[in-house]
Amino acid sequence: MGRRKVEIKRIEDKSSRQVTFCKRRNGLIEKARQLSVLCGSSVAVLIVSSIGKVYSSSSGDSMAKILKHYEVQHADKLKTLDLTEKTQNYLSLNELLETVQRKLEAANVDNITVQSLISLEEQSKTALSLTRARKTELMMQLVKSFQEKEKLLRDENTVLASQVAKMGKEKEFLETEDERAMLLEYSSGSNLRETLPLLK
Amino acid sequence: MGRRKVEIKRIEDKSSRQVTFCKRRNGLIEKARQLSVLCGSSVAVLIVSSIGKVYSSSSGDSMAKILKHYEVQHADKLKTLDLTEKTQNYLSLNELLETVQRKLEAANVDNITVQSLISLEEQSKTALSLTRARKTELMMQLVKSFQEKEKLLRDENTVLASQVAKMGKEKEFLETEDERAMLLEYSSGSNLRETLPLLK
DNA sequence: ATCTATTGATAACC
DNA sequence: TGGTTATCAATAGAT
Repeated sequence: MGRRKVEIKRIEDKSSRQVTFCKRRNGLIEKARQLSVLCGSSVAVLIVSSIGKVYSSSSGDSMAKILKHYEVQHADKLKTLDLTEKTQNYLSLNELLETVQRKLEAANVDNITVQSLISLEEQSKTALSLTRARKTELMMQLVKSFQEKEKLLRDENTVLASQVAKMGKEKEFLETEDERAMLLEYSSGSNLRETLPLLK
Repeated sequence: MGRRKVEIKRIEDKSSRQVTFCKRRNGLIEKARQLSVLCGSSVAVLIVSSIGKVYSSSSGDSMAKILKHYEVQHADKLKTLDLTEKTQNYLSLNELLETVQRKLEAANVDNITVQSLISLEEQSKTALSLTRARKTELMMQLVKSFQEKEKLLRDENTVLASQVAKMGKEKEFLETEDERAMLLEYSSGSNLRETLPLLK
């Protein structure tokens, strides 16, 4: 539906890909809005551009509500994943318990006295408690370090994004200047620069 | 784009609304696919029909990844929620423990028998074990989500950094061109052609 | 951004 | 539902 038919495959020319992205993105969001209005439904569209920028739209209902609907409907699939995860967690817990058990078995069980068993029980309780505390501590540290890492990455990201935006504007300005220079030369009759555009 | 123009407002006739919903839903998903392929982007579409049925499609990347992207981009707003969620998890742990405690207290401790104490011990051991497993599970999930977030942010960062590098080079090139253009302007006149070879 | 020739989506009909 | 066709809408290419 344009001057000519286009194959649905990645557009190689960067500039026309960008133009098409912008046009079709708007078109898609408008179509989503229309579907929502015409049929009384809710539609969410999430688009991640090739450089990672996210565009989203929601019509008929808030994005949060639509996402919730989706999550509820797909809870079944997520349950399976949860189970895998759970099993893994239980395994590591079991490993911990087995270690304690091995220590208990190492104790000579031939000379049993109630008193010595009480002592053993206390020892392993302490060991288990320490292990658990250490585990929790390590996990909390991990979470904390992740939070810090996330903040750093986010800051870096913001800086880079503003860099890209700024340089984009500068580039546009310089290109305009460049075109003026070319016009100048063409009008002077020289064809020296004719090959230069190919370098772009 | 049919036998006649239609206003974009709710279709009152139920049957034709259903037909339109089906056709336009498919159309929207196809458009999303095309955008994804043509422009190398990822697109997710979530549709909730008026009766609550959820239709979804994802192209270019998995639904989970696209949703994650969306969440990451909106994380600033959600950070407060994250904390709330965390607090809620801890609260529910406390609630669990309190429940166990209440059950223990509820047992009449005036008529104590060894058998009943053993039973109580088993019950609380089970509850404790479940609580611990749940705690570990939640922390592992937290860590996992952080790892995913980190990866996404890192990827985005890499793309942005390469963008900056590339644009830097382009800018350099264009600036050089610009300087040349200036030289040209200064020397414009009868000796224009003579100076051109020097610029090569 | 804006303009059109053209293709593509779809409303009505079956 | 699923297919056909006349018509309108989206958009590719150009400016």
